Amino acid sequence: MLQVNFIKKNKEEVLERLAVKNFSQVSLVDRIIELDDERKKIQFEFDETQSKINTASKDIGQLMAAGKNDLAEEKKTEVATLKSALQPVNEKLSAVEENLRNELIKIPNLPHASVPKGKTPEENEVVREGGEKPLLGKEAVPHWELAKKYDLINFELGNKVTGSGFPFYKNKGAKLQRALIQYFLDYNTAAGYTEYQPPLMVNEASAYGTGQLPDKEGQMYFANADNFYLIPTAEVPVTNIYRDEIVNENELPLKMTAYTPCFRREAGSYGKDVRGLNRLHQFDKVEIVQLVHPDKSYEVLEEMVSHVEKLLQSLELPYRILRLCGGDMSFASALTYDFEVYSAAQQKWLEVSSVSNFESFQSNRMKIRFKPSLQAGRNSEGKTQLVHTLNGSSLALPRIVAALLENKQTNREIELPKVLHSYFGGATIE
RNA sequence: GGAGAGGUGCCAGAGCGGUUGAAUGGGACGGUCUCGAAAACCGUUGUAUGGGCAACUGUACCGAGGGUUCGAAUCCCUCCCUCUCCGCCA
Repeated sequence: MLQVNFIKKNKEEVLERLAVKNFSQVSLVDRIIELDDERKKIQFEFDETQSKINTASKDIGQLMAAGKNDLAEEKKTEVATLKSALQPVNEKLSAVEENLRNELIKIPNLPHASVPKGKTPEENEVVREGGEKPLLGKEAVPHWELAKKYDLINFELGNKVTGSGFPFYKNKGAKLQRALIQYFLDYNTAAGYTEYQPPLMVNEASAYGTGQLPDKEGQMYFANADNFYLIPTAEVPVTNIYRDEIVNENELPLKMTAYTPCFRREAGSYGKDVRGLNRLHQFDKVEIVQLVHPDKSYEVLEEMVSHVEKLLQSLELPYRILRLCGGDMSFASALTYDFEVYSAAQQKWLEVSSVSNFESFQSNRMKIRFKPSLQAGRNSEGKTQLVHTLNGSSLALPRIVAALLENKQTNREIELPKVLHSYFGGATIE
């Protein structure tokens, strides 16, 4: 959520930048400014009256202590009048505050200056490519066939026990999952990320904090009896660790990593894109999250990109990095890099990571702030301010598995990248 | 799940209807002392949102939301959470 004061002071800039996200609702922005002005006016009125009531109430106490009951009674009727006058003001204030919030929440985050204009994924900007696309023979097959051939994943069994999009991993397929998770977590903790194993369900406030609510409830599974949402990504519980907290500046950056299954309803996704591991309702992912000083967030974003890039390189997969255009970015993001790996048998690029800087968009919702340390001086003037939040996948497993199987297949086996041998307890799947 | 107790500031812990944004202790920070440190002593230690150039000042906040009252951290209701005992259980 953007800050009202920022919108008011920078209305033209806000509108220009929102246009990059193809969001041009001048009237909404105007309405927000109006509502805030109104809010101030009403609050002033409310405070004034309340102040009078407070003083009068104290007087009553003193009058009664002094035994001047008749004067006290007089004051009481005075207060009663003030209170009845206050009642409608109070109602108006709550209504305006709620309206303001509801409108403010409709404004997406402002894209960073480097975000290209564009509406469709085709207009994303390829930043760079790395790795080598393998040369596969004609007999090469897509991963769902390899999964069957080597008895690694059973999709039909998942259909029976739960539903489509909930596969069973089996044998070396299951072990490969375990190896990848372990490797990713080790890689992240070696880079200074603190490992967490968070709850897989969150309450409403948490889902709201990272921006899943109020708009995207349709994407999450919901446990009705307890009002809990199954997490669509570890970003939700992990970022919310610091919701409503004020940390010391010298504790920043806060770096966290977590492995979790992720649950996504993916309502309305059908067709060839959902074959095999390409799109699931439950999948495993290792996530990285950072809470940082606002001055550092873009530096940190690049650092996270390079962190994920090296991880992909170590897996010996062909990849490319995209800078998402305004139209393809998420609501909450200011700048997003997507990572895709090339899955050679399907001849498709598959998204395996998305690394974003949310600036203060999430932290403003979650009220994650820091108190500048005194020595730091800077221009902060010691004022508590919002941190910037960033997160990224490192990495989402299914599509990595798809690409590993497809790209590393030979007639008789799958050759695993060196870095996994010790985790997997072997070099091949045969 | 049943019975009881409780949720107060960074932490511990008083307060249980009025002038309490909140005693006291600890921690943290700043200072005095010291070659330096420890100890001791002195001081500082909220968040949000208004007004004011500023000094300063209004309002709200003692788990969350309602209610009673001229007035609530203090009384009542609902919810959430924690602890103890019982039951159940990986």
